[in-house]
Amino acid sequence: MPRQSATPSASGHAARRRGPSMADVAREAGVSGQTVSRVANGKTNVDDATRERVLAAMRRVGYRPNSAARALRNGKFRSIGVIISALPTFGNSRTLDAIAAAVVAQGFSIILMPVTRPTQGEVTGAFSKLNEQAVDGVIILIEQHQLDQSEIELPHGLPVVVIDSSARYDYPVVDTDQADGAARATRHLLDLGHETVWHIAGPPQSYAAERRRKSWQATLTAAGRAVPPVRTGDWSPESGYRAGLALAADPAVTAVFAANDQMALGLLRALHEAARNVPGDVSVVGFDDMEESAHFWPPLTTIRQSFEAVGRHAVEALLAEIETGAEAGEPVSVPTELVVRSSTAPPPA
Amino acid sequence: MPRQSATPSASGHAARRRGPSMADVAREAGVSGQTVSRVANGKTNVDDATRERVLAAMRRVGYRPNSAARALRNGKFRSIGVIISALPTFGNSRTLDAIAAAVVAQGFSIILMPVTRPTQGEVTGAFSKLNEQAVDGVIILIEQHQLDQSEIELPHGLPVVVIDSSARYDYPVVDTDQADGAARATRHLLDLGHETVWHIAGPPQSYAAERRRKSWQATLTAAGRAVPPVRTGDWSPESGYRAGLALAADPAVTAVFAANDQMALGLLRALHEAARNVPGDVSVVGFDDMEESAHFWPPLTTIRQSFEAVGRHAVEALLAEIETGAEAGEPVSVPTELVVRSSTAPPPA
DNA sequence: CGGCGAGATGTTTACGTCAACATGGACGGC
DNA sequence: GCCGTCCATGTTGACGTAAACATCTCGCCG
Repeated sequence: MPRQSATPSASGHAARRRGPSMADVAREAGVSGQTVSRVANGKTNVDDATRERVLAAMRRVGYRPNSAARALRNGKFRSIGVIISALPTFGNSRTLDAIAAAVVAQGFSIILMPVTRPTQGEVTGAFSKLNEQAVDGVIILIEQHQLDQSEIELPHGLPVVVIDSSARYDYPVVDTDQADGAARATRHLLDLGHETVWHIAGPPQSYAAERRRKSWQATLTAAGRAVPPVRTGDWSPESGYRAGLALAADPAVTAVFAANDQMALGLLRALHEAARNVPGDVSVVGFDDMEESAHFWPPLTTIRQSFEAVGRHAVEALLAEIETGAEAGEPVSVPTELVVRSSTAPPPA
Repeated sequence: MPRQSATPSASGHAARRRGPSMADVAREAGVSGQTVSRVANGKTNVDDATRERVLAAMRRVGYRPNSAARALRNGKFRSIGVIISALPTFGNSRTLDAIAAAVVAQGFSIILMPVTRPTQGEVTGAFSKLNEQAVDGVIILIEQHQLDQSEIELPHGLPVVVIDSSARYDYPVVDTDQADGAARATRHLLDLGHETVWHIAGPPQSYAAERRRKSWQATLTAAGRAVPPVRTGDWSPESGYRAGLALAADPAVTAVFAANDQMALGLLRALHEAARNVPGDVSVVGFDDMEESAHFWPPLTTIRQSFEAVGRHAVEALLAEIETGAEAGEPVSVPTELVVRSSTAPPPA
């Protein structure tokens, strides 16, 4: 009646013995498997003495519940998937961290699905690897979209929340309030007395970049100021540097709002190389507030966004959707904050 | 004979209907479940016509294999766990990305286990959540160790790879060649003619930081130079700045090796504030080569490490261990590269 | 032209867990 | 003292898959 050869070597070279199961614990404790199950799940209707005996047996044989069997049994996995592109990016890694923390705090685990390029094909591929498969819900964290009119299309039936500003999904959406942040940045510069504000935008495929650009433009227009031509970067310091070279050569430029801190860094370098003083000649505002920004030269005035809050809200929304099955509603918008450091000042007299 | 009520609403409010199973496909295609299984697993001994019929049926009913059932059946999960602390950190997020890419390329998926603090308790907790549970192996990516003599102790029986330099584990280990990198940095400065090199070290709980510090010291000693007192930071730009304040005030300091780029950034700021010219008065070398470093002011000379290679090797080693069951041997050491930019020059005359 | 092997397909069963139902003893009310 | 109840515990079966074994149909060779 041995369920399996007791000698591990009998079955071949690489066969790892399976861990002890409830049946093993049950035998050890002299109870039925069901009682072990009850103890493992903290049910109340078990005699204290029995519970103790079972717990001791578990410890003795080194029992760990088998999550696959559990998932099969209950049809739930207690885990959520995250589809992410550009993971090492400052914002994404921060957000992912927040998501992960929130998820494990709820006793769920998280399955990571990186995609190299955010195309329809890659994303749906990643999604279907997750779908109905190993996951109770998924969070999509993709910075840039390949957004022809055919928006990324996902099979329904699995709870999804998207971290993005676009309301074009029929999924719940969570994001930083991009427009609010860009407006703060622009107004700050205007308030200092600058005639107008130049802009280094992020890539147009990014909703976040577009939101910031539009809000910068709207703020300028609302204040009755001229809207200078936009320089477009790709978030990288390098692209900020290249845009900065042109800006630095133009004496009319006294204030620049860069769509993220990295591009602001590149801009700062270009300004230094052109011997344009910051903030004496040119004021610079970034967006993100990376840890480094406080130590740029000069320390960067920027818009702080709370990736932590974004991640937390996304998990909250997803878990609620999983719980209730309700495709919950209102997009969540996380506010930003202006942090003033040394890269902004009134324009030169 | 209905296996389940056909009306989804019958069983309650939030009950998500389970996806179609092999049995459903089998019925649809008019074959046995086993044949569906064979098709799903790409076995060859299926008639072409039958295979087509089954594939069509799968498409029609929207079949997706159930990974829980598979895992239960085969005792394998085709997924690996990553225990990680300080995920948003530059190096860690890069490494994680590389790991994730390598893992999915092998058709595995990855389960993320963040720990907030790298204590024995937290790590073993994370480990046991993973252990025998949902994962075929685990990669441990923890920057700082709480290293009293009781090294972090893991139950055996699950393949593990540690990303770290310390050989004190009885697990395979992969890491950047810290010593080599620090030696390159130090020698570069010496070669430029500096009398000696000062050092801003990372936190002593970090093996990487210790390795770099020791190697810096050894290089100096080997060259017969004085070893200046070490300043200790915690990797953050802020700590680099604070250490830099002291260094900037000391006219004897002409060359500094900072244990990472972020601290180098803080140092740069302190030097600017003290009006010490870089590289005219003081040369600075960092470690990591973050994307930003090329755009610091001045652009930073630094040691590039390949997080990508580290991640790839770690996955390789782990997968091999899973395959063969062999607790594979040799630690892997990934070489570094000196990248010279504008923050280093010969000492002032 | 009978038999034999190869390849396609079907049937049974076990993986570990837990809901649902079954059992059996203790206790209280009348 | 009889019966109804409640509680601890046991038994059965199903979740979806795939290995092992069984069967059935050919085609080919002697």
